[in-house]
Amino acid sequence: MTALSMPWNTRLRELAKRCQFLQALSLYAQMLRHGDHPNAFTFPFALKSCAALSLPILGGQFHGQIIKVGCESEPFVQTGLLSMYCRGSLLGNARKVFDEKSQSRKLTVCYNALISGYVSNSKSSDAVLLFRQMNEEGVPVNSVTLLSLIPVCVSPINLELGLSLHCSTLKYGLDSDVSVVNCFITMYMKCGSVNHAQNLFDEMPEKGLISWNAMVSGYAQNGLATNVLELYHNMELHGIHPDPFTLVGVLSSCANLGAQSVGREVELKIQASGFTNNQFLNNALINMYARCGNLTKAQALFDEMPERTLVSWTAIIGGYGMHGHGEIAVQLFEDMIRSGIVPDGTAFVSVLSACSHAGLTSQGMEYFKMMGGNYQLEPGPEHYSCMVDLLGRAGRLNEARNLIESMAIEPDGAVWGALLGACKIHQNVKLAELAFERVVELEPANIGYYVLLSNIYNDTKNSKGVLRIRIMMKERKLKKDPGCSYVELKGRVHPFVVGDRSHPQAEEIYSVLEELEALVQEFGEAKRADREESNKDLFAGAAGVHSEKLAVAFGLLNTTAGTEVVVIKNLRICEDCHLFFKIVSKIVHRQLTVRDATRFHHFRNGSCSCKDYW
DNA sequence: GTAGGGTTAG
Repeated sequence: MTALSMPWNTRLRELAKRCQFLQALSLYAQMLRHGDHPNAFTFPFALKSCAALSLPILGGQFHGQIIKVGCESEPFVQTGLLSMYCRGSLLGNARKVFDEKSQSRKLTVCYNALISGYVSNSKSSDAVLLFRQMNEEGVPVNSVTLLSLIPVCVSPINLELGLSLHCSTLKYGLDSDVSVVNCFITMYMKCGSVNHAQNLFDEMPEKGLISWNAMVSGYAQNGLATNVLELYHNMELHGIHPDPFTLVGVLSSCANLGAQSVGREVELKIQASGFTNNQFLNNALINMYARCGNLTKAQALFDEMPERTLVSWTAIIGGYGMHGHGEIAVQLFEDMIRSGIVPDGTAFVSVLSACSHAGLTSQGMEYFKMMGGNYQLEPGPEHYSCMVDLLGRAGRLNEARNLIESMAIEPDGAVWGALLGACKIHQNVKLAELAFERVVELEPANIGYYVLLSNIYNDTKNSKGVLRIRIMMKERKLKKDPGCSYVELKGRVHPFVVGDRSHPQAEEIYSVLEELEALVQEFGEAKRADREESNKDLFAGAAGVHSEKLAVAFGLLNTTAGTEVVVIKNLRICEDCHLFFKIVSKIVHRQLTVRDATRFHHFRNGSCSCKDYW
């Protein structure tokens, strides 16, 4: 209040504005030592610093001083207290501050502070209740209210509320607020309503960078990688400069598409824009190179990083695991722990799957025990499916089954699917039938499992079984999944689906494929002899034309001798294609690499790098 | 002179 305290407040405000919260707090202490008194203009900044540094205990002491000074009913002080308690997860204290406030003086900002506090502490139902109360009391709703509340609606369960919020924007006059629209775009994307999001975006008269980013990330999260690249290209045409948020989404899509040369362009862009120290971008780059099969580059980037986070380690460990370098993945996991980084559930998924791919059974079992034993991590279905895979591949089928039956949580389709896959390797029909029964309950439309069991029947010369599955599929009207394969060539991604003739080179591609098929047939006669006709006509699809075969034919057609052809497939490659690639790699003397849902298969001179399943 | 909010990687 005194003239003397003025400069303190000004300096405090400046520090808080620059996010130098520690310095702000020490200035506050300095002020007290100096004998000057804080006032209603001091506390908001002191409280904000406590909130930012998560120091609710210190904030509570400030609360005491606020009462002593007698400015607890100042709106700015009150909202400061609310947000400080919310940030420190002391929601009870926040509610007390809120309820003590006289009805007449409750402002929109107070509601907003508490609503956002509830949301960020995962108390969404309390947030919704408070929002209802706000409406009943006639307190004006503004854009910040919506921005806090919309993220509650990101799960399809709350989409109803999201839709009603969206409808009410017109009433509040907030339908043209760019931030609000951005938030709705994100909401629709997270609910999987890509079309809704797209319409909103298209109709925006003024799009901000965040609007573009919301679309890029949304497409990426929904697996629409080609849309991401298209949008990124569009941004360039519109003269919009991407920021790290944009580039992370683009890199993640490059990783999914195996579009290494587009990813390389993004890397150059990162360097040109001065984003090289961005942790998110560096992790996304490592992930992209690792998933595109360039482990050398991924490792080099990892080594150069000034600071490696858990995400960086997980990306590189997963990269080695995918390629079957289990020993390196395990070594890296050990290095990570030694460097003091505490693994989370995702890190365990990457090391467990690396172990299962490389046949490191006992090592994987030890890691699984470590989760609960050393890190208090509850294994999820994704960890169990790794373990079932691990035990199953090692032929320990009964242990795998017992593990599933001991699960405290409900097993999902992937868990039973892993058991079914293991039964295929070890030809255990009885257990396969059990696993199949469970898995089709959980994922009745996933055709892969029907194919797997039918192949088991076929391997064991059980033509009745094959017929039974065929009838079952017909009854359920299941068609062969149109799996998509991609080949990246000269910075462009070329997608192929079964029976697709839309590619400009379609005629040439099909004639190359025909030649290859004829050669393969000649070469593989002996190997094919034991496959029964009944199975052939069921799964051969459009005369054996699978998307990955089209992609390989395209790749061979457009590259020169000596170049490796890399195909990305979004599902597991089928047995037929596996055999096809083996033989083609021998006939044309080229290395073919196919990445399917979980791993890389390197085909060279008639053999494949992976030793299981086929 | 002051407060409340949205988009990101494994």
